[in-house]
Amino acid sequence: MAIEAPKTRRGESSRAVILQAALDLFQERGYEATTMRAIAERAGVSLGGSYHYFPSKEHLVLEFYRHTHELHSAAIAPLLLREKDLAARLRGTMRAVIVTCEPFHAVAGSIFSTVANPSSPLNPFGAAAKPLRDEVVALYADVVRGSDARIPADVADMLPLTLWLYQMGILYFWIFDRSPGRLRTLEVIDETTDLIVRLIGLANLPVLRGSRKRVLGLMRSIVEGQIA
Amino acid sequence: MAIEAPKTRRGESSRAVILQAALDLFQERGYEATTMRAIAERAGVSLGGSYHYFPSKEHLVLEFYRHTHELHSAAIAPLLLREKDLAARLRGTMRAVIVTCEPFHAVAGSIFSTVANPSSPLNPFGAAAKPLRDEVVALYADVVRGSDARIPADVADMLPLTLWLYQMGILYFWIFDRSPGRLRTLEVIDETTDLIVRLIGLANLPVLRGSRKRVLGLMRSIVEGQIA
DNA sequence: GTCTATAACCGGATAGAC
DNA sequence: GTCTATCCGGTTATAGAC
Repeated sequence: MAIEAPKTRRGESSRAVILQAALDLFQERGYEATTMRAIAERAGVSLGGSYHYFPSKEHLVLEFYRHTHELHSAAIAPLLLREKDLAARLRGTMRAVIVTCEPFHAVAGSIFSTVANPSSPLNPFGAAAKPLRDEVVALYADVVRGSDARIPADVADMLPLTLWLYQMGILYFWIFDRSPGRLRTLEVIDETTDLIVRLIGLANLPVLRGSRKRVLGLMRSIVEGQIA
Repeated sequence: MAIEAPKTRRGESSRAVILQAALDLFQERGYEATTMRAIAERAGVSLGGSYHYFPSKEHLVLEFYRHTHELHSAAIAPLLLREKDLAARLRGTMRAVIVTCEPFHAVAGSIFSTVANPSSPLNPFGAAAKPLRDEVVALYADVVRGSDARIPADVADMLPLTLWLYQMGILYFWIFDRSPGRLRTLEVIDETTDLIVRLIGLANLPVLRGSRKRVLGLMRSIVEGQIA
């Protein structure tokens, strides 16, 4: 079920070689067009051999995810140190997501659908994905915390998880985006990040107080029931 | 690519028999556990024979969708004639979605993920799904139009499509719902439908006017670019 | 020209020997 | 930890039947 950590020196290297071959081939040909046989061949192991390290083709995708998350995280570190404006932090973070994922655009569709399956071990809402999910949510907590925006405590509580969800929405949009340079997605990011910050500001209005409490209460109850 | 309409009496009946066998087996065993060989066997045709009518296993799912849509549509007809309150219309419509889909709860996960794939012909945002999508959006237009709620024209324009999207969100939540009688989903429906109607009411507030225009403008531009 | 069957192909996954 | 041999199921090619 879980991905086995190799026990020996030789195992470690085989595992790394297989993973690298898979990542390369996914980029070259896409997820579905990459066969396990091709991965094994390029890695110089037998077909059955790869299954010793990765219980399924899907499990190779999880590593792929972690890989891009780490690239993304590194890419935005300077911005998060420098910039204090929330809209700018959020915009920069989202742009970096798109830039980081760009090499995998062709693959992203089939990966997304694989991962959307609730019974897949890779489902972002499931238990197996929790470590990585927590890391990404923590990244968005950092985006919020390091800003000079004044955010009501109840909103700030739910915001990181909401932004993680928002990121998935943007990625799904980006998957469909055929515009040159993915400019459409960048425009949507600019507009939505700005809107999000504006709406957070409006959340303090007395007329909105009631609905805001209800929305947040609903989100909390959903999180407790499903994500935990 | 498209599903061929049978030309003869015999062809029609074969097609219907295959479809019925598939629907039954999906319910009995789930989507993935149902093999094309099993469908063919139960339908009394050869394996290759089924491919004459349905170009792929996925295409059987599209019929499955249409089937549930028709059940749903019929189920809410009396409500839509009788009830004028928007919240009640929406709540009833969403509850009926859940009730209609309940027999397929176990199958829904794998179907959802199949369909989420942007390169799948069944993707709800894609061209092949347009006829059915239009029907569902029209249903929500009816939910809105038949109510006595006073809704700004620009909001009313985008509302049906937004509700169609909202329905997909509820269905995804429902797929994860393990509570007895799917009570959690029903609670979430009650709360969210009420919130939606409330927020529509708030959309007329002068402070929100600017953001509302922007949100709607963004949605329009997305629809024009992607859904058309 | 419309349907149906048989026999294969291909790729993900597994069993079990070494 | 690695291999070979095999299974299983979606899909396709193609020959023939109505």
